[in-house]
Amino acid sequence: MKFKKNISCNDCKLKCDIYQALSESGKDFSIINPLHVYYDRHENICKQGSSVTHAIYLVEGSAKLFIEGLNSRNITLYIMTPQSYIGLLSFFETPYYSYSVKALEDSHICMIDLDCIKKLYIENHNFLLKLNKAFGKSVSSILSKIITLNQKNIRGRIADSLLYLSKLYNNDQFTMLLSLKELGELSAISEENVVRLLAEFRREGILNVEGKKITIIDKKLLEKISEVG
Amino acid sequence: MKFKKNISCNDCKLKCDIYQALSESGKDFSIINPLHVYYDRHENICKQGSSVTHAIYLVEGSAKLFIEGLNSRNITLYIMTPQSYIGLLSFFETPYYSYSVKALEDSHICMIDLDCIKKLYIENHNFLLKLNKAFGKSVSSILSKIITLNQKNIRGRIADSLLYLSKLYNNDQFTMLLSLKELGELSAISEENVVRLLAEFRREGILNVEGKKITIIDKKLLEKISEVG
DNA sequence: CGCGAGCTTGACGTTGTTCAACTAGAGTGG
DNA sequence: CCACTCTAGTTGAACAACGTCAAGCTCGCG
Repeated sequence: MKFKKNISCNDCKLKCDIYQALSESGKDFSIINPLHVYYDRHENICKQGSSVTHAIYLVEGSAKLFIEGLNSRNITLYIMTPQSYIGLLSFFETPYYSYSVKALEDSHICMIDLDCIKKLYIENHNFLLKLNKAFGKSVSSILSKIITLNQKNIRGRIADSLLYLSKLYNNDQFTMLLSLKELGELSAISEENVVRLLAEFRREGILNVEGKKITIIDKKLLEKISEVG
Repeated sequence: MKFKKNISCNDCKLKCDIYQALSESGKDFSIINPLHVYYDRHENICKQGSSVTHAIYLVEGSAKLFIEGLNSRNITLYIMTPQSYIGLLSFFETPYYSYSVKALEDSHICMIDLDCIKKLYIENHNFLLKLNKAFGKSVSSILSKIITLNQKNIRGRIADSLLYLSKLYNNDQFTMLLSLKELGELSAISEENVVRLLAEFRREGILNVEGKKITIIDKKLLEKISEVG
C-alpha cells in the first residue's frame, strides 16, 4: 500500500539539491510538480526494464538497488539512504531502468518530472556538477564491486558486505534491515553459505550475531579477510 | 613508443562530437588545444588510479577497457573502436580513473583539456545530451555484464563474448586482436578453459577456429548457449 | 640454434551451489 | 487456546563447476 501527496517544495523539510538549484536559479517552485510517494517495506520503487519518466529522490527510509538476473537471482549493488538519487541513471538519457530499487523499510520518495530536471541542470552548472559527482562515485563503486564479486572468495565477499554495512550505519554495531537471503544478494552468495559464514565468524570471535543485530568485534581481522579475499 | 602531435581541429579528418559542439557554439577552435597521441599495441592509454586530466577520444585503432583486480587478474568490460570516448568517466567529476585502457592495435587518440569540455557542455545542451546518452549506454552494458559474469557458466560467458565480438566486427567471421588470455579476461575465464571451450565449440560444429580467425557457423545455437548460460 | 611467449591437454583439488530435511517463531483461523 | 501454515533460518552431504598445476608443444625472433 502506498499513498501519494502533492507537497510544495516550500513545505518540504528536506532542502535537497533540486530545491537548492531552483533557489539559485531564482525560479518559481511551481514549475516543478513534486509528487511524494510512500512505500512499504518490500515494495518496488522502480523496476528494471520499465521506462524512466521521473527523477526519484529518496527523502526518508532506505532501499536497495539491485539488478535482476537469471532465474530470479538478483545482485544488490548498494543500499541507499537519504538523501540520494534513486533514479540516478534517469538524469541521463536512458529510456529504461537497467536496475530495480526496493524499499528496505517504509520509505518516502519524491518524484520530479524529467524535463524539469533537464531544464534545471542545463541552466544551473553547479547542479549539473553535483549530479555528475554523484554519478561518477556510483559508477566507480560498481566497478570495484565487479572485482569483489569475481575475484574474492565467499569469506572475503561477506566480510566486504559487513564492513560496508558498518560504514553505512556508521557504527560497528548495527541491526540489519536485510534478511540473510538479501545479505547473500549483496555479496552474491547463497543463503545457506551466509548462515555458515556468519556462524564461522562468530566462532572465530570476529562477530557477535544476535538475530539481525550484528556487532563487529575484530574489525582488523575482518578487513584482513576482505583484502585477502 | 609513442609520439605526440598538435593537430588543429580544422586539419583533423575526424569531425567528432567535440568539433561539432565547437562549430555549433560558434567558437574559435583555438580555445581547445587538442593533443594527438599515437600508441603501439599493448600500450596503456590510461591507467586505473591515475588522475583524470583530459578527455580522451579514440580516433583510430581499438582498445580494451578493463578493471585491474587482485593478483593482477583483470576483467575486460568492453572493447572500444572509433569514435568513442575513452575517458567517458572523465567528463564527470571523477578525480581518478577507476579503470585502465590498453591499445589492442596501434592506435591514435586525441586529448582535450577537461576544462574545455566542461565549458563546452555547459554551453551546449546538445553536446551534453550526447555525452549523457553515451554514458548511460555504457553503464547499462556494465550492469548486464555483472549478471553475465556472475550467473552464467563458462560456456554461456564465452558464447557471450564471441557474439559480442561478431557484433563489434559486424561479421560472423572475424580475426581477433585478442590473445586467448585476453579473451579469457573478457569473459572472466581462465586461459586454459578458453582453449578447451573453443575446441569444444569447434567439435560441436558451432565455430571454425584457425588461429585468431574465428567463424561462427551455428549462430542460433551459440545464442542459445549464451541465454541458457 | 635456442629462447620465450602463447597455446594446449590432462589430472587434480577446491570452492561454492544445490538439495533435502529439520527447527523456530509469527501469524491465522477454527 | 491450539493446531496450521508460512516464512526465515540452519545444518549436512553430494555434486558440479572451475581454477590451478604441471608438462609439453609450436612458432617467431634474436
